[in-house]
Amino acid sequence: MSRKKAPKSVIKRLPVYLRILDNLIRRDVEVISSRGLSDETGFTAEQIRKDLAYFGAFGTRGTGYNTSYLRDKLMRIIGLDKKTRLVIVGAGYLGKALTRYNVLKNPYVDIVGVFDANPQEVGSEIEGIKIQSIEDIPEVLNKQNVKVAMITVPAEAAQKVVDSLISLGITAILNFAPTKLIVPRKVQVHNADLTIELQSLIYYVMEEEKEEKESRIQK
Amino acid sequence: MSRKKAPKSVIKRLPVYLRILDNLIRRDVEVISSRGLSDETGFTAEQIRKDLAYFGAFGTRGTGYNTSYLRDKLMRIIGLDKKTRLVIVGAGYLGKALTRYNVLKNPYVDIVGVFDANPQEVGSEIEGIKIQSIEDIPEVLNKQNVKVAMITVPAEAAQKVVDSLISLGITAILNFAPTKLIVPRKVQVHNADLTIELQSLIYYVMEEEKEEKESRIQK
DNA sequence: CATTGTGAACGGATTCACAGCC
DNA sequence: GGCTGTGAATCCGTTCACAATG
Repeated sequence: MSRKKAPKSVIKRLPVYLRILDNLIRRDVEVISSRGLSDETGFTAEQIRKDLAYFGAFGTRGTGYNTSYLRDKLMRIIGLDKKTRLVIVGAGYLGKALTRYNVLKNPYVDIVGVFDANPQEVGSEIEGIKIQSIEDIPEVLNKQNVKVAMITVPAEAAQKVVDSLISLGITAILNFAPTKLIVPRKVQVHNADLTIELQSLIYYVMEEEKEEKESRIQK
Repeated sequence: MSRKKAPKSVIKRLPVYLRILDNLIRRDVEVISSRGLSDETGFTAEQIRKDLAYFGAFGTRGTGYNTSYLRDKLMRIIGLDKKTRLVIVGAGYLGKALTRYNVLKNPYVDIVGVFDANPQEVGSEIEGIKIQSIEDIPEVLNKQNVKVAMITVPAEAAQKVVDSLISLGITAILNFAPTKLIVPRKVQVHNADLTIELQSLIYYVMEEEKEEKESRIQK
């Protein structure tokens, strides 16, 4: 029963399964096969079965997976059965977008603070949450046990902000600043670098155009 | 000389190299070794050499890589030597963040339109670009050849928007809506799903806490 | 002689194929 | 009979180790 630790690639797919299950449950679908999940996600059915098998045997042979049951299991596995407290540092458009999205659509997180260095922003509200000064971070983090932070400050400011957050007990960072953060081993950093996504997309567009041009020459 | 097609993982690293090179050039560093790039990026030196080798031999043995030369090569490889025209559909906070960032920091793209369905947003300006109605998309795309779109509309609206964009000639999509898009084979979709990033980060936080708890029990 | 470029070895993730079970 | 769960085979990307070279 005790299984090998699931690789990163598997963990990245779990939230996808969860979202599909949410949709299915909303549409009153009670059972789904791995093939059905394959159609919805684009991953192969075998892969889906393997992924789930890292954590247990959740299906019924001959039938498939009970959507509510599997959703419940996945919530526990990912750690969404309890609310995660987090702070957002940087209240530009991106910080505001993340605040708004999570308040409205993501009941599994609890935003305990949104911070910005710009005094003009401080005091204004976003979805009922007051933007506070960066200088107030220590006070807020000392009062509450918070492990997770989202960083949406400019690249130049990111490292300094992160050093301070880590000294205040943050151990997991979702970094939107386009820079490499230097952190102690025990701190998790996930980079969500939108420039990289865009540039790699552009690569494939250019490649396609090149191929088209070549095939035109051949004719 | 004709090499194997570079895998996706390699393409995702190219923009990282590019950013490091930009920084080095700004600091007047003229030569960097694969080891040096390794320190800056966190990837291994061998991997960096292998990655670059997919596209040619850009270094000098015994010395390293000339930063300007390599930057130039990478720009060409990724396709950033010409400006890429793109549209942004959805002018919520996220759409505005992307517009702003790309206008100010990304000289390789040319935003030819920002669109929103909300009449209250239409007409307002963001970094000098006027937000237009979604209904004006066909007119804009018929006038200019645009291949790339960023989608920052709500999940429910995304598929409809994308169908329309594809019929107007869009072939590459950076999708921020948390939903799977169904598109013809030839259309590239890159998903930049921020919920997935956050949830997989939460997984690792929970796992760490579990481990901590277990080790405490052992004592 | 430091550093690149690359074939060979390795390891991790995906796919295959089928046994196990409802 | 249909679908899950999983060992075995395969594929693909990373690391190793070293020959090539400025």
